[in-house]
Amino acid sequence: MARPVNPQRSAARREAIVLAAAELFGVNGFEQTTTAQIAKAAGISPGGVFYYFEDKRAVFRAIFQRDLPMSKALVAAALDRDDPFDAVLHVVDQLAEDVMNPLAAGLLVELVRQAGRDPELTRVVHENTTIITDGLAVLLRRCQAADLIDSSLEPGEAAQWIQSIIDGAYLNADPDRDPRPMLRRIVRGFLLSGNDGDTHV
Amino acid sequence: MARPVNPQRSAARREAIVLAAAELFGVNGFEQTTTAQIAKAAGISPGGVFYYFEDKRAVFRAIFQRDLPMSKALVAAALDRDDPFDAVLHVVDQLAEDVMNPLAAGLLVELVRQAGRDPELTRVVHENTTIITDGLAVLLRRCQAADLIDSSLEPGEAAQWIQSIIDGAYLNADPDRDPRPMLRRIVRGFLLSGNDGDTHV
DNA sequence: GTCTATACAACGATAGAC
DNA sequence: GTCTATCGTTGTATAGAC
Repeated sequence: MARPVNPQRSAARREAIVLAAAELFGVNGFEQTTTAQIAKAAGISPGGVFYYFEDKRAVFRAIFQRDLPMSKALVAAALDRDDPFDAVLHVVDQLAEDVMNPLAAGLLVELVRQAGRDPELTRVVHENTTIITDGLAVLLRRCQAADLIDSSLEPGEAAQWIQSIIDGAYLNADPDRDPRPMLRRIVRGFLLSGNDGDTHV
Repeated sequence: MARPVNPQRSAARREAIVLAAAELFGVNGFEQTTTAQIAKAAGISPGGVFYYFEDKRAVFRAIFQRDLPMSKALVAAALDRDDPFDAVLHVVDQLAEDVMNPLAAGLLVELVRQAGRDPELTRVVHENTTIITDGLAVLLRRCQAADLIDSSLEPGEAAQWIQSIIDGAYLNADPDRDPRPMLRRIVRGFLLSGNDGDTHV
């Protein structure tokens, strides 16, 4: 990639494109969003997107590359907490933070769809998921060591399921209802309940 | 709609189109699938789809209209069971039956995406969801009456969350791993765990 | 009634202007 | 280095053939 003469302005334009694209992709979907729409929303001319990005899919990927640092910070902060069980629920809360934002829900669906098709994107998604899964798994192991949750759960697997539960919440999002209390409850029930079932009430 | 001269053949063709389309939509997505591809897979000529369906979206809707009777049967059978708690877990099992089928997972994602865009389709989805939700809610009320699950759960809401959890499983499907044992476990934990202990943040 | 050849529109991407 | 006018391709849907 050749370095632009005016890096600041260039970076700002890129950012504008990514933000405009995120909104359009989230609302209308990837295929239904045209590069011309993105360009217009970003205040540049129809073909201008292709100066800043290799192609349309690269714009889409850029959206999700943006929140990779956020995932890392989220996990790092959680690992610093004293109570690992609290930390897990805190991560759940944070991951579900955007459920009520319809844009985020739309983007998640779009992400799942496109991830199966674009290997580059798959890599980005996988990296992000791994950060969260690994972080959660560490926390779950700590919980088990402190005898706070069911010891028969395989931490890595349980971590994936927690993410899966949150994904479900994104899919069935209702903008008017905060899903986090119920999500905490479900995750708590999941982690506490033994595998044999009816011991807990 | 004019009735075809040869209803049987006509119905068979329609069915062939729907089946071919389901596969293509599930694998490649709605927009990435062309009507020509569908026609070819169904063994008719490029424009032929439009004789049997009003437009491309009508083909997509037809896929999901097909399994409306199945939902009804599923719920009816569950309501006939003696133990309502077993019945709930049985419904969960049935709903998750296709998680390991990649086609079904692809179609679910596609469905969520398109449902927000096509009002007709929204209606179909809503009808299907309502059947399940209402059925589950009845079962949950029975469970509460028999003191089998936490009485503080609002049945309708809990039913929606159960479906949400299953949707999450579809999203994160792994073709090599049967998700049902873990799903049962999560749902059981959810229904049994009390609402207290919510002191966590 | 059934199906096909084709019109028309729209999109992503580029060649080259500034 | 930055951006715009434009092109080739492709896809839906239809007008009309059989």
